[in-house]
Amino acid sequence: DEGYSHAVQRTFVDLYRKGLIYRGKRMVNWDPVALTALSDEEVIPTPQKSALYYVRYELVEEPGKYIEVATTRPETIMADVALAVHPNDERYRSLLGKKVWRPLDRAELAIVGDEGIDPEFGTGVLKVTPAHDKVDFEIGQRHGLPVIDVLHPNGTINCPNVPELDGLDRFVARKKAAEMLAESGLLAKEEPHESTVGFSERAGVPIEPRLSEQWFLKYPRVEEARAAVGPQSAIHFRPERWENVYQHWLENIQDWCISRQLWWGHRIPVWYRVAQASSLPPAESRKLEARATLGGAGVSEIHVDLEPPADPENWTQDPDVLDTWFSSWLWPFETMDDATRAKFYPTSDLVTAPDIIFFWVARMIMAGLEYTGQAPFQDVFFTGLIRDGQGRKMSKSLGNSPDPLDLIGKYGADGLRFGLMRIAPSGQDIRYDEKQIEEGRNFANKLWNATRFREMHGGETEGEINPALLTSDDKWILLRLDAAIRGVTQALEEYNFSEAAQALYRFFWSEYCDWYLEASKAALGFADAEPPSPRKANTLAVIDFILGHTLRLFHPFMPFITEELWHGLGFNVDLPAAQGAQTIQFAHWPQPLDDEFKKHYGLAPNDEQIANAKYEAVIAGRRLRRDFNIASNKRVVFVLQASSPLPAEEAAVLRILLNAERLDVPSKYQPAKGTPTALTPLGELYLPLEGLIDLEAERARLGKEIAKAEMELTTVRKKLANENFVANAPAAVVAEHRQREKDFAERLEQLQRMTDSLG
RNA sequence: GCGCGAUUAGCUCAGUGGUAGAGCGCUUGCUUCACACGCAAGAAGUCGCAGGUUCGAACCCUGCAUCGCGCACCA
Repeated sequence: DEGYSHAVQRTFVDLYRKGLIYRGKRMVNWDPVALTALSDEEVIPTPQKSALYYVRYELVEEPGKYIEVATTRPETIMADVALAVHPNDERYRSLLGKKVWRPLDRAELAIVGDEGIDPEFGTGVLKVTPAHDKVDFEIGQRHGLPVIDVLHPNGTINCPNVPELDGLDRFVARKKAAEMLAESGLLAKEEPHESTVGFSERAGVPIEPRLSEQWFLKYPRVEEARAAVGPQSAIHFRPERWENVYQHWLENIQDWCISRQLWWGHRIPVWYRVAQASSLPPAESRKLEARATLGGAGVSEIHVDLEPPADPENWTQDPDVLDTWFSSWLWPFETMDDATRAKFYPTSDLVTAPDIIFFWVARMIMAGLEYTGQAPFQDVFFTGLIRDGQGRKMSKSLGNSPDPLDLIGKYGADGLRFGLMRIAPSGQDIRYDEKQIEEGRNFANKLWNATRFREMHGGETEGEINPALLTSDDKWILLRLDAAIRGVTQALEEYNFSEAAQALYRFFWSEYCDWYLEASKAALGFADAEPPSPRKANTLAVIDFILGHTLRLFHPFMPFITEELWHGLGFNVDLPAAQGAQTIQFAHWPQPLDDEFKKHYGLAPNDEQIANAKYEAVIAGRRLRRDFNIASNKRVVFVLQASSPLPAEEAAVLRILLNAERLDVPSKYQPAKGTPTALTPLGELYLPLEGLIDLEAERARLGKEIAKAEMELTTVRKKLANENFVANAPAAVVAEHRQREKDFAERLEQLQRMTDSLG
């Protein structure tokens, strides 16, 4: 994008003029395969098994006497310019100021004392190779030592004085050098060694520390950037703990090597005047050649600007490009024109992964402060990384990331999206399993089918709900919807996306489909007759209300299917429940059902308990059925000895949910001996089986249950007997225990009765 | 070496002081007219180990172990 590219170059020129960008010959991380410099952040420290070679250096002053030096890199011996020991190391103090022979490319080397040497490591003697190690370079600087570079940029040996090694790859040369030393008796020993080697993120090979002419940036606004992130500051990290990582990096920040010897990227806006323009290689030739020319004595003048110099024939542009993050750090504001920026900058949320806190997040904050005077965003939400089944980070080079398009083909875009949302805990890495995407697909299917159920009962959407016709099930699901709206909204506000998805999943599948839709079949089934019953119409109106809200709640998680269903149900036309949005994208986020609504429709917490009591009775009945091995398709009759009168419509729902042929609710019932019973909140529920039960097995089953109930009762009573508990625990908790005690006691009593009734 | 995280059902993970949860997998029954990508009922966990605080700990504190991540060092 031309505008963005322009902004990147403008930033470079600006920072150069501020003195923050400079060119210099420094130790950089060199990638010998990609042939480019890298930033510190692009180097991955990786533990490697290697060998530690103990090499003998002969003393010049005392022929036949040797000093042993431990090194992992014998192939760079030709680049040694000194040996170093700790000045206080008694073993070597007498050697300070003396000289040794360099064993390859024989030459005299000084022995110097340097505080940086660890006497404990190896033999306590370090070979100083300033061209090929960062620490050695610094030691070389301290002692005014020369620099000898024996590596070509591509990692092969550059040392014509040692023809056996010259031109060999660095790792081949390592072995060869060790052999040569061994042959001449200068290799004392070789032992296994483990050390951490920096690998190039780009090419996956060990980087070479290399002295190279590059562009560097001294970061702007470091202190302000540190102050900008924190609980009391403009920017909040979620989870908060990543703030420490960010702070720690900024505390120890080093200048950023921003030039890259790559073909693709934003070109550095710098031109050099060259003494003989004709000597420059053609533009399409290798960058390294161009750089070699520029690095020579030919450069006499530098031009840093957005525009090339007025007389371009005597100038040539720097062939290098900028690190990709040098453009990315401008993202929050340079993607917008002035009008958009006035409206949307600073942005609210950045969603990213914690592995690019340094690369991107920190740098965006610094750029934002430098160029807009403001923090570029308010909240940074860190997702977890998705790892593969073996816990490895997904990466292109490993090839362990699934192709989203394949997954969409198999499970649908919404299935993929919802499956991922449901398992993404905030800030915790997640192990990927395709099963989880399958669950998303299954849920999409459930949503589709549940809506289809509604569509089968008439094409027209219904109007207002009539409060007078609401059943306990209707009221129950409306109250559950209210809880779902509140729960989902709060979870989203707290950035708990998986919790929001989970709450919705539970509401729709476990509450709406498993209970309400099943219960609604009673009312919908009543109405085969013409004209349609008012109760059926009202049930459909409740369903429309629920779906109108549910689809909107699901829309951020499953945009495609919810839009399709929105139109399928006719919500885009006009319906009070849906507020008549043409597309669900523009529909309002559902609001919790307020007090006025609840008053109008007569919803009270007590309504939930009525329905819950019924559902508990259903569960008890189903369990009876199961306990006595009655196949699901077997038609059975249940008898309810109701503790208080049960309205016919409640009984109808109960019958349907129990999947019973018939439900009798006699005013008085005398069960036959051995009739299975369950105590339910609605009264005693019987399953008359007429001699089908194995009495012995049933006695054993009941015996087990009695033992279990007794144990639970004992536990609760023990707790209630504890005076400290009763005195100190919150009243609600104590009351809960009292209730539990009552429940267990009742259950025990019931089980005893059942045992007795077996005869 | 310093720091951060994790350790809960066979698996992947929620849970944060008051009777252990979900999905998958497993067992059993079911083609019941929205859905077998489904319905129903189950089995399954000394919440890593050891101390401590508390009437009460998976949850708070201390130590340890194991795994993972980051930073520093690595001749």
